[in-house]
Amino acid sequence: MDGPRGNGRGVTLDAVARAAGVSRATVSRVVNGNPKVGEDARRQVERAIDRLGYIPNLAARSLVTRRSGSIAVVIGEPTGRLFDDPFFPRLLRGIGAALSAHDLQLVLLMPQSAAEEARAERYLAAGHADGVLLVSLHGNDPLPGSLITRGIPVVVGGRPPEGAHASYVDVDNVQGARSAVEHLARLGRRRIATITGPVDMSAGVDRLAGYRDALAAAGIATEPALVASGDFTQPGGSEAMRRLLAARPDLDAVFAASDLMAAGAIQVLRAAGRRIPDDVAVVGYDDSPIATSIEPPLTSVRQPIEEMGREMVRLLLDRASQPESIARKVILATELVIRRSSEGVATG
Amino acid sequence: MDGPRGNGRGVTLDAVARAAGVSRATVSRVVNGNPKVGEDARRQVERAIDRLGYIPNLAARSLVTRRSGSIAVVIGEPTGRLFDDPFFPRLLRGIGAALSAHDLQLVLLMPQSAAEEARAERYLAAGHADGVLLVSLHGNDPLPGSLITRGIPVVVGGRPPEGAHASYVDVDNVQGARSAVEHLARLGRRRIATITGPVDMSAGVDRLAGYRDALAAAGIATEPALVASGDFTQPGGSEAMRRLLAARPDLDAVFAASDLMAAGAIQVLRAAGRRIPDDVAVVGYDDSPIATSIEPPLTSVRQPIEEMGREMVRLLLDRASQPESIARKVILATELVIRRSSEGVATG
DNA sequence: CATCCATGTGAGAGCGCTTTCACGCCATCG
DNA sequence: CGATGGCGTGAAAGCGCTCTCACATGGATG
Repeated sequence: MDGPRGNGRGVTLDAVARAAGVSRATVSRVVNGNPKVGEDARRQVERAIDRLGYIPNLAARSLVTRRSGSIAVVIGEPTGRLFDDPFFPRLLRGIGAALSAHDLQLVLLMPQSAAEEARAERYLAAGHADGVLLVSLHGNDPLPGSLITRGIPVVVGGRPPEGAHASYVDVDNVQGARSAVEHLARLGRRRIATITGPVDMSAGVDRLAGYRDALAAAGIATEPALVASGDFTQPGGSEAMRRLLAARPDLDAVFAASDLMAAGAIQVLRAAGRRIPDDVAVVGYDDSPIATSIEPPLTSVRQPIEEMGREMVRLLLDRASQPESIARKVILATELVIRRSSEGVATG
Repeated sequence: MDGPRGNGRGVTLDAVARAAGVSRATVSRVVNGNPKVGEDARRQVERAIDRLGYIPNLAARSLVTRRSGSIAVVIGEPTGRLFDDPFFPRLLRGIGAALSAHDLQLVLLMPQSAAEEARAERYLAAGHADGVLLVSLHGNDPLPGSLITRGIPVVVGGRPPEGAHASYVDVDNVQGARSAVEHLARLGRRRIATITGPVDMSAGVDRLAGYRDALAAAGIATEPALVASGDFTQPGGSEAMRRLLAARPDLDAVFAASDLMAAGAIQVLRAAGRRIPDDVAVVGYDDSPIATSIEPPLTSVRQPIEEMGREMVRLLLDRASQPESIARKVILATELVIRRSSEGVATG
């Protein structure tokens, strides 16, 4: 019982063919699961493959099939957020799992300068990946458009720049924010403030829209003094909270567009002597590990990040069976996870 | 429908050669920076390349050079620590930057089952990557050994399993833990507990060793009741803290081998009515974003993660110029970041 | 003036694989 | 009994590139 030994180095299709007493063509058919191979031949070949420890040379295959067997994931300029919470690893895990199921490799590109971005584009333009997954684009990134023009399959994670006619997968930020604020309203809170994300990111804009929707639905007037903008970071959240408290000391709830900002807000609220949730209820966004690490544990909007990765892959691969000019989009729902920061204690 | 297959497609070395009025060999030399090309020819070729937008076909090149131009990063452990803090993105960023400087691609493998692991090993064994970076191995992972035996360059992040004669880059976990515990001892704490990581991971083992070193150096006897094992996760930290409190209600400090576990421990300490740092000082490890999000902000050991990634690449590529049988190691120093969870308030 | 070398260039042989295409075989049919 | 056609198989033509040779210069050397 040697088992499959050897490194595949030196063991070629030809060697297998000789060992099995058949032609290269037949071995190739067996390896690729072509059904038109006789019982006997197939068995012989399989045995030879096992014995020799044959592993196909992907470069050679790629050369003739014109497919690389790999999908590129491009992480645009790494904004703080992307590297400060587990969004990125989770997304990669979702993507990785889905690709793995299709026997595709994941090539990761993280261009961190204009030069590197140009290099990445050349790489992709050359067709070195069978498809591209784009994450975290900055506003007017030309990459998706340029790749699509070249006929390379592209799926964007998050809403793509205006005008880029690309398929994408996004989380329903409006609905997520709405559910958070509706929850606060249901608790009887009336002076509900929000700390928004950057207004040049779709996630920031959409979450603010959801906040407004929910207030409108609850018959509560929106009020500029209850809206402060942040930048998704913790210091930003603290800063915004200070402004809110100064403007409306009587606020009774805060919806922060990220957990980090919620954490910053809570520190400020505490320092100002507010009890949470008794005086002020707080809800965050992302359901990151921080949500359960802080005191009190934070109610937050959970996003199906891994599923987002999987959907991106599905969309990309489905393209094969779709008229390719049609851009498709998938919007994933969120889930509100209720914890102590907004529990019970109706104020009425 | 017609599928404009790829892009630089159709533009081959041969096309460039014809356009420039030279042979394929000359074009190849120009592309690869071979100095033995005349001024004229070089200029002609460069112009033709520009005009036609030629991009080399990597598969074809790979087929003959027997190098893939890519480095694989294998992330063993899919769960817990690695995906719950930004360790992983930061490491990837360091690795990515270093590879990019060498014109190498990053192929990411995240096997999440035995089957996927086998697939990954086959992939690597087939020589589809020019080198392998292994991260987050568990104690008895056979992968490094198996790859080394096959002659594939390997560098491990973190200490490799015993017996695996592999080069590696590690953060000085012993020193990091020691500095944390020395700090606690200097505060006058005497009943210093620790919550360890998994004992089958070198980071877990080494941090425990550092804890013991520091106690010994401070002339404090170690005590089994003050050691509880965790799994790097927050619930694990809470659980361990409960056991510690049950065994030694009078402990006055805790060193947790991860920030997440420290966060879990703090919740339990609080629930048990302990003030931090007055009654119990707490120190974590990783200096993750959580450290500044929790109350009180957590003293923690900061690791140079991106540098670790860069060093791993350097070691891997250096191998070319080194006798390959010599395994090398690089140990990076840590830094203790002191925050309120262990400040002032000397007790002893 | 023959000989040498250095230097730039081209012809051509593959790298390992997939994929026509043609062929031989046998069962089936007119 | 020859024609028909399905089926498994092999021969061979590349995919685009690198790299070893051999060759053609033209100056320097004996």
